Order: sequence, then C-alpha cells, then structure tokens
Amino acid sequence: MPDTPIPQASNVTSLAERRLLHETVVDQLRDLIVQGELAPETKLNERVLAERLGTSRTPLREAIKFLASEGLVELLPNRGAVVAPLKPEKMQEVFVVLGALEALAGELACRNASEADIADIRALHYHMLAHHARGELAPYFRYNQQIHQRIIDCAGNATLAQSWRAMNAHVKRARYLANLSGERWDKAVKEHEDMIDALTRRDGAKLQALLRDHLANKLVMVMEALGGRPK
Amino acid sequence: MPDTPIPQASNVTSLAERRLLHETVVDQLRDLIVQGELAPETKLNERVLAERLGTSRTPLREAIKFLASEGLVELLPNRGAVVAPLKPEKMQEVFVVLGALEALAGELACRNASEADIADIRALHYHMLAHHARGELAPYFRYNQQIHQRIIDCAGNATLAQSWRAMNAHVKRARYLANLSGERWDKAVKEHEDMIDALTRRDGAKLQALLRDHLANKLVMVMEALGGRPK
DNA sequence: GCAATCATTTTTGTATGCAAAAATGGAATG
DNA sequence: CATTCCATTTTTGCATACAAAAATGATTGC
Repeated sequence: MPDTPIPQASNVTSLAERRLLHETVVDQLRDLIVQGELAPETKLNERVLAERLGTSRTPLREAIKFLASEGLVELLPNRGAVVAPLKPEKMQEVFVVLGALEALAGELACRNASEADIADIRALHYHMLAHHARGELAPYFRYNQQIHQRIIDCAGNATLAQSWRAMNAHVKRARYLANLSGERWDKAVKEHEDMIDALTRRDGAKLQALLRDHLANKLVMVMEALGGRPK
Repeated sequence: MPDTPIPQASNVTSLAERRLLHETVVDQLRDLIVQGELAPETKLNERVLAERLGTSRTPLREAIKFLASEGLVELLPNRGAVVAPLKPEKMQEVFVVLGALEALAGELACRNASEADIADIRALHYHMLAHHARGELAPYFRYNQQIHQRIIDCAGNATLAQSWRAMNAHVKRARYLANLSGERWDKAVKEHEDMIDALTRRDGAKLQALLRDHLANKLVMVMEALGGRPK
C-alpha cells in the first residue's frame, strides 16, 4: 500500500497524463498532413479517414476542429474539411511571424540557456554538418529542425514554444519543396554556423538578426519553389 | 435552480447562413471565457453547457477542442475540460510573445497602413481620450482594444492577426484585474499618444519599441494584480 | 468520530442513427 | 454535343445511445 497522496484540490494540470484517443488522432492526422501524405487541399472524408485511423467519426471530427484552430485544415461549412492549401501568400505570412518568434526565442535563449544546453545544440550542429558533408538531405533536415526546436525550448517560454510549433508545422509541409541546391545549402549551413557562434557568445541581438535573416532566406527558397508550381 | 431561461442570442435557423453551429458555439464559449462569465478553472460540464448554449454535446465538444488549441481551455483526460487557469507565469509568457507580435505588427503597419487607416486609428484614439477624461473605464478599454486591433489589421498579415487574437484573448481575461489607478492610467494614455505619433510619422522602429514597452507596462500591472491574489 | 469500502449516480468518451445538404450520374432537351 | 434537370447516392452536421471512468455518498468497521 503506497502512501496516501495528499489531495491537491486545485492543481489539476499535474495529473493530465493519460493518453486520450482524441489526442492520438490529432497527432496522427497532423503527421499525415505535415509529412505530406495528405496533400494540401485534399478533402478529408470523415468515413474513410476514421476507418484509416481506426476510430469513429466523432473523435476524428474533434481532431479536425483542433487542427483547424492550428490552421492545418480548413473548414468548409456543409462541405467538410480540406487540408489547408499551401499558398505562397500564406507561406510569406507564416515566415514573417515565424521570423519574429524565432528572433524572440534567440534573444531569450541567449539569456536563459545553460552551458549544457548550448553544448547540446552545438553537438546537434556538428551532426548536421556531417550530414551536409555527405549530402544526406533527410537527416540534415532532421537535425536542422532539432536545432531550431532546441533554441525555442531554451527560451523557456512554453507559450512561445507552442505558438512556434503550430507555425512551424506549416513550414515543414513546404520543406521538401525547398530543393536545396549546393550553393543555397552551403549558405544555409554557413548561417547556422554563425548562429551557433552568436549563441555561444550569448550575443542575443546578433542571434536575433541571424535568425531573422535565416528565415527570410528560407522563405525565398520556398517561394521560388511554390511560385514555380502551376496552381 | 429550476429552469432559468437563458437569453438565446439568436439560435434561429431561419437565415440560410453558411455559419455552422459549431462556429457559433466556439464564439459564444470564447466570449463566456474572455468576459469572465466562466471564471478560470471552472469545470465545463458538457450537459449543462450544451443546454445553456442551446445545442447538444457534440458541437459543444468540438468547440471545446477548438478552444483548447487556442489555449483558453485545458483538457483533462477522462475528466472533461476546465477554463484555463490564469497563472502569473502564463501571463508573463503571453505578454512576452504578444509584445513580439505587436512590435512586428507595428513595424508592418508603418509600412502598409493607408493614410485613411491612420486617420481611423487616430479617431479611435481621440474617442479613447474622451473616455479617459471622463474616467469611463469600460468604453476606454473598448477603444483601446480597437486601436490595437486596427494596428494589427494594418499590418496586412492574416496569420499574424489570428495568432495575435488568440494570445490577446488571454490578456483580455485579465484586463479587469489591472485596476487602473490614476497615475498608471495616465501613463498608459501617454504611451498611446506616442504610439499614434510614431504611426503618423511612420516611424516603424519607434512604434515597435513603444508597443513593446506598452505591453511590458501592462504586464507589470497585471502581475501586481495577479500576484496580490491569494491562490 | 473517522477512514475505507463499495454501490449508485453522474459525467465523460466513443459509436451510431438520422435528417439535411451536397455530390453524382443519367436521361431529356435544346 | 453541351446543358439542365431530377432522382439517387453520398457525405456532412447534429443528436442521441451506450459503455467506461470518475464522482458521490451511504455504510461498515475500527
């Protein structure tokens, strides 16, 4: 018999641990969208999707509403929902906001990150360099994302992190469009180099500027790719 | 309490509106939360709330999921949902992010706003001044919010606007705590004065800085009020 | 008197049913 | 051949049903 826990009447958040079907459906559906398995503008047929995810329409519809709030799906009254289109204008908007969020995160991270945090990020950076050297795109992207994620985390602002995560989901959808040519790729890596440098020196202003530029460059690449697509 | 008829805003299905019940429920529920009618940490009883909003549990649950994504409600697995607590730490986080978003909006607005836009905002500002002069708090808040909203709108970035709206909802919940003392209120008005000035001169950098400070000052007030609350 | 236990009630989570709207397809018409 | 109906099918939106989990509260034992 374990010790009887003291009844914490008010602090409800501490016991929100159990996994709910609704949440797994949200995660699965978000993955399908972000990974591009459900392409932009795909109609979400409730019956089909529910069967695919092994659930009924009710939790699926709740998940769709949740993702609609994140902007990953669009609700069409009486006509269901579609995967949010990948419009160039939308991308432009997202990158601008994301730039501001990452800049803020960079500044906060320079103040709040521990030395261990920075060492971790640096390690991720070297992993990324290795994959860049070998021209391995997928692992490169993975480490790239992890670095950005870690910088956000080091900012120590959960609200910022959540907002960033939602915005970043949109960008992830477009990442495979970026078509990293050798020159562009090298440039992006160089920017990362500078970012790690600024973070190590805890130069918040510099890191902020670098992140903004980095995002702006990413946007250019995505825009070229999107603009080239016949729509 | 026996059947107390709740004034149904207009659940009329007469007009062939494209508006879904789900959306009206989202708006109604958000209003109840933002206006404080559903206090922080209130448990959302689905049966009771559905009846109150004149609907069934299904659309209500969808609305709850939607608002959970906005952060206004928290989901407790197998225990339903509660109105998100108003914790000081959360407020601090929100204000930091909101500061970055408004700063960005200010910069963009200085670039993109038309002269007519600026004239409109200036007009709102004078209305606000009038209500400040008369010490009318509620109308003051209303115009204050409208001014901030208009600046966001002038940025011409719908993604930014939506993100701001969600963040701002949290702040609105705390606004009645701010307890504007004469001195503080005067200071806030003075800051607005400067903001209008910077916008008119289209001095983006200045407006950005002013908005950041303005938000930081608001935070101080809210924090004092929240910190003073025995919780 | 108090805590623990367990039956009962309540509430949540999911599935299903049903009506209305939209999509589909095919015949009739120009 | 294209277009416009209209009947049929499909899909969505909402309500309800039902099982499982949690809250409640009465009872028992100490």
